[in-house]
Amino acid sequence: MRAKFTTEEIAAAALAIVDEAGVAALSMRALAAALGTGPMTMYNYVAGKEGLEELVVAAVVADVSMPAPSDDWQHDVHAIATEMWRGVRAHPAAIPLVLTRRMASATGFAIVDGLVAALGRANLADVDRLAAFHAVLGLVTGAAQAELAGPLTGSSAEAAQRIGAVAGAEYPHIAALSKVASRTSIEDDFDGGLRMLLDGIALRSR
Amino acid sequence: MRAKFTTEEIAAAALAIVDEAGVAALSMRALAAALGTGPMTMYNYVAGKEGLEELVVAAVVADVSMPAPSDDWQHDVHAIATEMWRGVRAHPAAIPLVLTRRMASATGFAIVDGLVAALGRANLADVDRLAAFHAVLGLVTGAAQAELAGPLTGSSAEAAQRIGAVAGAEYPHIAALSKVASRTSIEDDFDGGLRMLLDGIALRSR
DNA sequence: ACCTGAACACCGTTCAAGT
DNA sequence: ACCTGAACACCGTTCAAGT
Repeated sequence: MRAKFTTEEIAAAALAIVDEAGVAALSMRALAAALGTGPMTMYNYVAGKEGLEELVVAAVVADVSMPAPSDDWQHDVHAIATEMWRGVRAHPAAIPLVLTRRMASATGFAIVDGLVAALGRANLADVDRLAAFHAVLGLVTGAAQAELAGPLTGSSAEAAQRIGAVAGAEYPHIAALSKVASRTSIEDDFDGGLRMLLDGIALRSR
Repeated sequence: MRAKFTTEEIAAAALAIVDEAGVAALSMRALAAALGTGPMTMYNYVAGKEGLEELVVAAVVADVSMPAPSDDWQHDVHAIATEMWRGVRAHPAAIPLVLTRRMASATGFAIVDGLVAALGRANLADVDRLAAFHAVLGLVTGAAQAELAGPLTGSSAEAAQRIGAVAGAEYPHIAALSKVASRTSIEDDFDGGLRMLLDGIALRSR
């Protein structure tokens, strides 16, 4: 029998399940049913459940595109980090998968290589370049994680309620900050933190 | 019948399973077996699988202790972030749980409140204080995530092999940086990135 | 060679029966 | 009231049989 599906079709169907019904709904059997075949057929295209989840991560990373480089490394690092963050946020339900899986697809390496290249133009010592790279990547994934499960996430009412439920009066600093959260946007907040980090990196420039 | 277990016993047994056999091995049935009882008994102590995982996260967070404050906010933010990172790294197998679950236990709020308090002494505008808070938290969780699944993680030989397997010659900047990774420690790397961020935050001080 | 149904060894949870 | 076994509806994957 001829191959019935392409890897792209499988990946698209799997990502659609995650987007629509959450990561818990992604199963070999559900995917097979969505494609109109039996569960065992999937094993001809995908290396088990683990391989299927890698495919989903690759599909999410695939539409993170490399911004055009400029002559300003800070601008480029900012643009790349922001684009990575946008790409991950485009599929919120897939974030747990992206966060916990080592991304090894070629498409992901391209933008990571671009980030390292931009940081290279900052003229840092080797160890500083590595630390800066990890910090930028950490900030991006950390921001995605925080939006998913952070202490000050969600509507301010919801956050206030949650904090209140855990003895809000005992944690006055969190309570005060949660009020600020309702007056700013997630985007501006990410941008602000990223700019602080970029300023700190720039101080190491030689 | 009297209650057979305390919540602490359940949490300790669950964390032990995760530490020893990984997060995939944590099941209601395995936990019950470890405690010498039937699966259904667990439901008298824990709000289902989800509640069990929250219990594990709470147990990990529980031994993150608040460092003594000094008169230097940068020192204090550094100490708190480092202690959080240490606490998460103490249970590597539990990191996926900690990263993806909203932490709502009172014990976790205490140190987060301390972090916000230390940042408050930096004399920042409200939105900058919030951005700095999220950035520090993001850096900590991002560092934990990167160690688990980052592109330059693991032994240098392993990383080099992985990068080589994905056409290393095509990504020269990653390849060069991966050589630096073998000459520094994870600790120094985290420390370097954190200090850069702290410097950037300090620039916003009024 | 490639595909796939039956079967196995799990899983979380409902429900009702025990004490 | 609290505890818990049986049962149900899932799950990933092995294995062997189909074409």
